Amino acid sequence: MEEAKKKITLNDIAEILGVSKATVSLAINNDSRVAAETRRKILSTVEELGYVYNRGAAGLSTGRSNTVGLAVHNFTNPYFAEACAECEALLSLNNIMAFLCNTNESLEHQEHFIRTLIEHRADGLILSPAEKTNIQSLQPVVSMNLPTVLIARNIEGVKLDFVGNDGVLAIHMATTHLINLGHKKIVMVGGNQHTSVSRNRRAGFAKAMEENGLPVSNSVYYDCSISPQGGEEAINSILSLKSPPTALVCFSDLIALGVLSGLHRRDLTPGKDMAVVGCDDIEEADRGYTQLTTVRIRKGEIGRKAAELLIRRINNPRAPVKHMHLKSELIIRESCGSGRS
Amino acid sequence: MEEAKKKITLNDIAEILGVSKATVSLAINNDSRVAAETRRKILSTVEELGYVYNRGAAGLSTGRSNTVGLAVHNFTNPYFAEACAECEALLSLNNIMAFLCNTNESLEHQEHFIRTLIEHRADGLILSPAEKTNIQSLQPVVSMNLPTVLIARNIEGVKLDFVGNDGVLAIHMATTHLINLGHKKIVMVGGNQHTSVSRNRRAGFAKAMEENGLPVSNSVYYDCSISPQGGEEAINSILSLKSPPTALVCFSDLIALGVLSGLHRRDLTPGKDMAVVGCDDIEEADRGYTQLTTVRIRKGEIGRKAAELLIRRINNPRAPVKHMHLKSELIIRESCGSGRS
DNA sequence: CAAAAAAATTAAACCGGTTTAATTTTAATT
DNA sequence: AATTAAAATTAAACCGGTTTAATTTTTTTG
Repeated sequence: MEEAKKKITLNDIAEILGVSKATVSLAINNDSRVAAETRRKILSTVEELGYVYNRGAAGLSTGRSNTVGLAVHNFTNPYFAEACAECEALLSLNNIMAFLCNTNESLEHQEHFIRTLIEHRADGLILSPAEKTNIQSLQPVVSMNLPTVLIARNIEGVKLDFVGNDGVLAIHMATTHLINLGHKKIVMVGGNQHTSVSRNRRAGFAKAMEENGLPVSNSVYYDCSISPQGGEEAINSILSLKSPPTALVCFSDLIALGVLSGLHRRDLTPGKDMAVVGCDDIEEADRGYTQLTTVRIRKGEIGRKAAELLIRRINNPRAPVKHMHLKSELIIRESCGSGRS
Repeated sequence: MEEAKKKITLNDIAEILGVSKATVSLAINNDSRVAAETRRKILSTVEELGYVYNRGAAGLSTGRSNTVGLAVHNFTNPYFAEACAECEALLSLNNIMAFLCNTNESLEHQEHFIRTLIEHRADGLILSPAEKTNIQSLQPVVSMNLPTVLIARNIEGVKLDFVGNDGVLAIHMATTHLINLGHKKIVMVGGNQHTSVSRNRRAGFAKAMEENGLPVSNSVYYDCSISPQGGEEAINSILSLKSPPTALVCFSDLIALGVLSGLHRRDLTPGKDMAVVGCDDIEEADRGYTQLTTVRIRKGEIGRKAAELLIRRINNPRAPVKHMHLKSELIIRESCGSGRS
């Protein structure tokens, strides 16, 4: 039989020691007002009786829950898994717990999460918004003034902190690399106009092309889902074109790896039969059999910076809005044929 | 200037409508005791004033927070990313929010998380324990009677629900497959004696070997870290052995893929120069260039079942302890040479 | 129509902390 | 020793809900 041990509260401690509830509370919070000896007695009783602080109760008065939301559109993507991991680590250091949500690009799921988050009185939110996210759907956040930092994908028209990658620069570097290698017929695979990342990365592509006098039209973009499957489908279609390109810049590594996979299945060699460059530099890009030339995005740094920004905003809700676009670096491997192999 | 909109509470609603706080509370909770007309008025006022339910306050009385912890030893591993995703999805359907923790195999981090979780009065915990987890370190969980389900790795000597894979069976299948292909000199790469998964998978290996009269000794195990890096290091060492094995069964796909990567760098072909079998069937195993023969573990199912088990236990703390070991299936691709290629 | 039963509402205590302003105790100063 | 200042403690209100038992209102019944 389990002894139904009664939960110990501040009151119990106070009564046992013959002091007031207030003193116990202060002692537990390490307030300098309580005498050293008193504090010692209290803490030792706390220890002895196995008292457990009730954060929910405390939050009722303080207005702080020490929790935040962490919602990403897809954390099965290694990019976000890593960002989340680092983010959580930093939050944890600051004694903040993170409510997780994998929105899976579902606006309903995302909205439901945000609603519940607010009911829980979370102190803030870190959000990599689902594709269809609009100002309207973020209305609860802004109207409740919930400290929020967007990551990876920015939403225009709403004054929220943001930390992500400089997508224009990233794909500009990637594309320029291909152009410098002599490629003239280049297609960008994946990405659309639905997220800021997509728009930026496309812009970087167009910029590099235009700078080099290469034509940019609709036919130079091939949209597909952000996944290896998407990449495989894309390469299959592209190879069956009448005059296929000689090089591909992929919206992300996940897509690029799918492309590599598709090439392999047709016994084509990346870097020889088709130059491929990715973006993100996820771990898989550096296997012996992939060696994907790509742009390294500091995924962990995005997660950490997001946590920092959020904490800053929680502590100072009227701080000026900050947008961070981290720089990235080109990692040359073998998939463009200019590799170190 | 932001208008400092005052937070609306149950009391406000009550006063405005000239009813009691209790009635409003009941109405909001859809209690059948409140008259239809009254409820209508209340709900419409709630809507109009933008009242937001305060779950923390409610939990103070109900003893339920509708939150649980979700701690995994490494969610950068696609296996766990997927399990977490499915788990979260199911929890969300049940209106439960999940506190995330990536323990990163750190016992301190894990213990800190559990402690804080209890302070937050979470209703339960889903835990894939860090390697060094022992009964002692789970003491807070058992002494607080926190509903808990372990996933992937079981901890012996503690009566907690568990859901994971049948590791013995999985690796037994994998190993038998290699033996059936004629391999006699087989090494198991990765895994140690520190977790139940490791012990089970090793046991499955030993069982298959013994059943076929093949010798099992220490030299038949090569431990390494559970990562592609671990796999690469392992294959490098193994290939420099005086008489290397002809086949490898890897503790996990992550390791197997590292092995494949290492083989590639030496221009060796999996399935021809070395048979390789993995375990987990993560997405990367099925690329054109990997085609890893492996054992498919139902990762998502583990996550879902964990959520189900936890909800069951929360609702009935004295339900009998349940251990689930999901069955897996062998996926034959090309890395053992018997593939469909 | 009065009495009884059912339905709806509510007062008040409670959950477990925080916090402010006032009070009591102790120490310092003249 | 009396006065003042500083340090320590506390009473009580408060945070925003839930819940029980009692009360009030409405409906049903004889």
